Amino acid sequence: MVYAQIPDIIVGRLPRYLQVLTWMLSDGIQTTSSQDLGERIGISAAQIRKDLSQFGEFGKQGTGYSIPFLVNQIQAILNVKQVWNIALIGAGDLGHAIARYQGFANRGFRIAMVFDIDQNKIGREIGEFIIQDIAAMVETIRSADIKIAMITVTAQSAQGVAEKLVEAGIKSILTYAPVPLKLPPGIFIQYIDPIIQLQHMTYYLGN
Amino acid sequence: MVYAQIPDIIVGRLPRYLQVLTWMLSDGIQTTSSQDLGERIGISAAQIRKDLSQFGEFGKQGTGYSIPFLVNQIQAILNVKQVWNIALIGAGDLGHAIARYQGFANRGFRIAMVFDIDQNKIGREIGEFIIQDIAAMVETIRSADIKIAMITVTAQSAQGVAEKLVEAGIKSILTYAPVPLKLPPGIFIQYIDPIIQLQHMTYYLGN
DNA sequence: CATTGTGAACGGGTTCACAGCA
DNA sequence: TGCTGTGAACCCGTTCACAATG
Repeated sequence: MVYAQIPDIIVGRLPRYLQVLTWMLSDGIQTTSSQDLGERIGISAAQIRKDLSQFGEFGKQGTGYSIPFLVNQIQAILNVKQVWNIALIGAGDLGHAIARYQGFANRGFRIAMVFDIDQNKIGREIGEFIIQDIAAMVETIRSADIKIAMITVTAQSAQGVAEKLVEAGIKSILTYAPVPLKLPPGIFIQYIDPIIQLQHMTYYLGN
Repeated sequence: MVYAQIPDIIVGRLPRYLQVLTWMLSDGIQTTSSQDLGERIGISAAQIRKDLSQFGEFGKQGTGYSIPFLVNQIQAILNVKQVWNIALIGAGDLGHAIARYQGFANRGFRIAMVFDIDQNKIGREIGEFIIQDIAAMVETIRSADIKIAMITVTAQSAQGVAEKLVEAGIKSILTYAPVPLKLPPGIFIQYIDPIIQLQHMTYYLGN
């Protein structure tokens, strides 16, 4: 099967599949069908079959998909059989919550270091980490060969921090700051802003 | 102009426009063009013009769009000229961070109450709130006539909590629990799971 | 017999290109 | 002249429908 060029929209659905499949597995379910999976996720059975068939023939006619097998395949496709180290920038309330979150481990990630600019925070502990001075960030991240960063600093600081991260060799950034980042091509950026999602819903709530 | 049926995909982009426009305004920028806005957000100028033209003629040929005017229009469309009260369920680390977050106010939202099931937390303060017993949640939310909830409980509890929220009259749910919620039609659900976005990016990071 | 994998048909979102206007 | 608003063209993602198969 030729690995062609997979549309990004399909890649974006794979983590969702993985999430649900893992959840099913923890419920003791070993097998599923495109129909069943589709209902759980809220998309059509045809779409699931088409998506998965981009990467190989993972199912069996008449019986469906083996969940452990499928989980394995998707983990491999998404490169999360390994554990990725993440640098977390910003040790405010949100940074604290992320640093202490226990859900990264079995999904392919690990917070490896935490930085902040506030002298009162530097040196303090947060979860199992010691907050490091952002002044040393570029060098520290580069020598640890970390490729992924999460940003929880203020909107004002985000762009500056992001530029330093690129300098440090970071390739993927997940930012919680509600501002668009302008970075060189080749850097992947994802945004999390709960208010954007709330406003999407209030449109339908009428007035 | 007929309000027809606006495609959901367009509605979903409006909050992003609003976010960026507000940011520009705070930078003192008063005017923009579809070109300029597009570059900042990372989508085409044509798309921005098409999107905005769904709701009226907001621009002026030759000069572009007035940002204060556009912000006003989009806020009205998204129903965020008013302030929506939100019930927050789950007073863990993430719940704390959200309860104390100062960024909701000027974007149309306000955390109004916080619930948890843990007897050790109930009665304690978190930001300006007192954590309430989840046992009283349905009645409290209903009598306060709250329509929006944010869930930061564990994956195991999320479905049960969500069902009680529906019972309480909640119409929109933003959940941080990494499990799909199965709820009656008419309830809007949005998911936030940073790991899904991280896994989307690791696909492109190769191995 | 249930369910996959997939070419073909479909539909809708995006881009194009340009008339219209400040 | 510069930039919007918009019909038409295009393209791409989704759905359909069915042959293939354990």
